[in-house]
Amino acid sequence: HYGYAPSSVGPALRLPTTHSSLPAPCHDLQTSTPGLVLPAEHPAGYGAALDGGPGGYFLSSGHVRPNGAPALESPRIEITSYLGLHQSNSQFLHDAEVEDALPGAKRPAPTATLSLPGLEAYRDPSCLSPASSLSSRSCNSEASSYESNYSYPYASPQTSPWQSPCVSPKTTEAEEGFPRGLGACMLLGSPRHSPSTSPRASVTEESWLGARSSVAAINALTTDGSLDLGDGVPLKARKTALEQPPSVALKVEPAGEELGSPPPPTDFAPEDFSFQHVRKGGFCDQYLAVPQHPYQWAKPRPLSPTPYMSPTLPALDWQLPSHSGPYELRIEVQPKSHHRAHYETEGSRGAVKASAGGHPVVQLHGYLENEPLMLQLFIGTADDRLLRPHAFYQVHRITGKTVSTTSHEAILSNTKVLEIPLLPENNMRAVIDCAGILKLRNSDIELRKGETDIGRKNTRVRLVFRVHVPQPGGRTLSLQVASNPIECSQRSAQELPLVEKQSTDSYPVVGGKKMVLSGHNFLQDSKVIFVEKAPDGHHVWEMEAKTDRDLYKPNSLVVEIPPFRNQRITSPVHVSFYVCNGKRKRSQYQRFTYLPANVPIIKTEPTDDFEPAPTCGPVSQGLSPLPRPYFSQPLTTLPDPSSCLVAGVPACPRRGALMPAAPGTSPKLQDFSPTAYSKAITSSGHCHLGLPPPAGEAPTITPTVQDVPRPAAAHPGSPGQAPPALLPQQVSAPPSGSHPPGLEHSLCPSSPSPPLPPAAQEPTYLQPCSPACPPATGRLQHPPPTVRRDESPTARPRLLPEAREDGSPNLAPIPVTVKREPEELDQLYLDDVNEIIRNDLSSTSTHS
DNA sequence: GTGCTGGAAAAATGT
DNA sequence: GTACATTTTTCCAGC
Repeated sequence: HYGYAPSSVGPALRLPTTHSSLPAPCHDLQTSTPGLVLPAEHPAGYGAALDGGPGGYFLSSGHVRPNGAPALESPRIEITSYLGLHQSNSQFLHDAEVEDALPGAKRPAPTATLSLPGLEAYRDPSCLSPASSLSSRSCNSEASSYESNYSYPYASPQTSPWQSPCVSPKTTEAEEGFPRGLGACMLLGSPRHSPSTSPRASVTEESWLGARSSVAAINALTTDGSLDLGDGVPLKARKTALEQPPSVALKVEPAGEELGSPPPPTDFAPEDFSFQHVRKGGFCDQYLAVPQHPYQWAKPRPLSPTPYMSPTLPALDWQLPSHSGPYELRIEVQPKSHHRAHYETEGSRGAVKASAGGHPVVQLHGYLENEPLMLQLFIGTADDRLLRPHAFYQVHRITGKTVSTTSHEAILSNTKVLEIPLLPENNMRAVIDCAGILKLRNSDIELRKGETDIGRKNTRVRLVFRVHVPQPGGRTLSLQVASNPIECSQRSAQELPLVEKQSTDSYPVVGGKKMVLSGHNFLQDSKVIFVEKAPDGHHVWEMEAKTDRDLYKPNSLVVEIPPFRNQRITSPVHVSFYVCNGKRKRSQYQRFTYLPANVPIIKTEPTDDFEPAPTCGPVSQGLSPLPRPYFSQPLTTLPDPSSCLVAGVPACPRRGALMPAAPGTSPKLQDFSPTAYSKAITSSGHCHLGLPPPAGEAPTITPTVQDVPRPAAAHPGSPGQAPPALLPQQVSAPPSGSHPPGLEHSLCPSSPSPPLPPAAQEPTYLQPCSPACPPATGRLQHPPPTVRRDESPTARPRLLPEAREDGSPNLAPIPVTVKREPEELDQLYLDDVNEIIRNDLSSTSTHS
């Protein structure tokens, strides 16, 4: 149930009946849709005119729907100008066109606003915790966080990214009176808003709330029909029920947003409307079980990721390469490793900065055209799984005199995306001084339907940048690069040790060499623990390294590389180490490689694909965020794009079906390290990976190339097909995946390690293959170090009796102690994954 | 007056 | 079930 309301925009919002640039289908929306409440019909504003008829949908409490169903207060959809321009690489051109078509248009405040439950996307308003303070519930407060989104729903960067007269949040009347209030209260507002925070408190709000007039109505609008329906229902249950589908896009394709008043053409492909998604697979239907609308809208495309984004563009959780051919998207200046994110209840904590002062800088190399492009930025995860939008953090647009880079906010699925223009005149380089980080309450997100991640201690993120480069033939090349990890909590940033650099990353097993660690929060009594982990994450060996306390400094630590437990390894062994400042105060795992003593790395059993490649990065399941590029090596090229295309690759084989063709076969011997992964991929019949490029060279992967002109193209990983949480990685897995969501998760995340240096976005390019060459990594990898609880100071060194890749388990001179990690959850995943691996290996052996 | 910060109290959770 | 330790959120105050 949703209604369309004109809002205070008035006539200006009326949808024109025609527009040269828009497709006819749009007309249906307004003229053929019985249930639609058009602006023109309700110039007065919300609810005001909603009596009976179509307005019923829009309801004010007490209304009855046409079908007799009780009218529920529902989310509103405000329709104003919409040019129907899709996001495309020529967005700017579109803008220009629009401008021409609408001379004099002054970028009036965005009149078109889509207030959908989908806004909840990244925050379920209904989930405000009881403890939330008034401020946290206040519309303004919430608005402050989302203002941009809602205020400029139509402001599409695509049309005119660099300027932003109307981009400034909170300053325009339009925003004041309408979008903000609406966005904040209607969409984000929690049903729990207390009367004291009633929207009516503000004239502005009142203006558009008008008819709905009651707090109840507002609550209902939050989508939450649960307000009424759910009273008495446990909060958690209700929240879950309220969860919305991922595909709900909050923003309508802005093609003409900045245009301003002239009512935008109504012609637009219905499919492009985000609210269509909302309407159907969306929030409302899902949670409120609202009867079908009497009128016929264009069928929502199940897969379209977002209205504003071309359906063919890769979903945000798709892994993309950072470079392809002549193009390379690179982070020239990395962000600081710490940035305290702000809550909605707080004011902004500013833009993410660079460690050396200033701000992060991103540049697209190899692009020689004169057309500006749009750089997208969103907050991604930094754990050991595949890079994907972070559920607990959102990028926050920063504006003000200190910000030189214009930007625009959009929401794709449940992720807020900042769009920043990349201009040829600036060498396609952008200073990211407009991006802050917003922290969403764990309780709000965890209860979201399909959300499997937990927020506690999940405080590391990465800035993820994407750019879509138009290619001849209407195709688009999508590149992506992620920053180093950024710790976003207050406490952690101040107390947890952080290793940013290490002077050595490999050394012979004899050890003894001094290694200098650079970072933060080191203490004189900080300990450095070397750890070798089995593929399943269990610690096979632990050894505390000696530290030189005399040379101690808060930002540097000198340690002596301990001898490896097995002095007879024949090939490099990857281990990890971390700095420990005390119980629960550990740095992320850092990678280190032990080399055979006096023995050149020579042999590798042909069948031992699990053996890590010699120079390859670290091992330990990609646990850590090594500041340096783990994979500076090789990631192979994918000769056959068709099998590894990231986007629009329906043909990609299922991840599950493509488990690494591990020759070795014994699941327990599998090395899930990134290196192993890549090797496995290489051997996979599905993906042919070439030899790794020379060290230092960026990995080459088949970029994502998609046919822009295929609106109907289904996106395998499109949110529209399943809840994000369910298929975060679905990029590579078919919607019909036979694996349970959780498993899916575990299978997909092939990302070796979270924090990847900008230079080596391995995970990124590995990803393209993931669909075809799924590694059994993911959950197999260890949880963040901070999670470990069974730390035992007495057990080191420890050895795992089981054979290791070095093939000389029995040679280990030290007694073995098997250490078990307590993560039952991971074990669950492991069990599932192992089973799959076994099955897979069976088929693989046959194949080989 | 608005942001941006650094601190820290209050709450929520976990051990 | 309680006490204590950690983390997360919310508030404050200063610049």
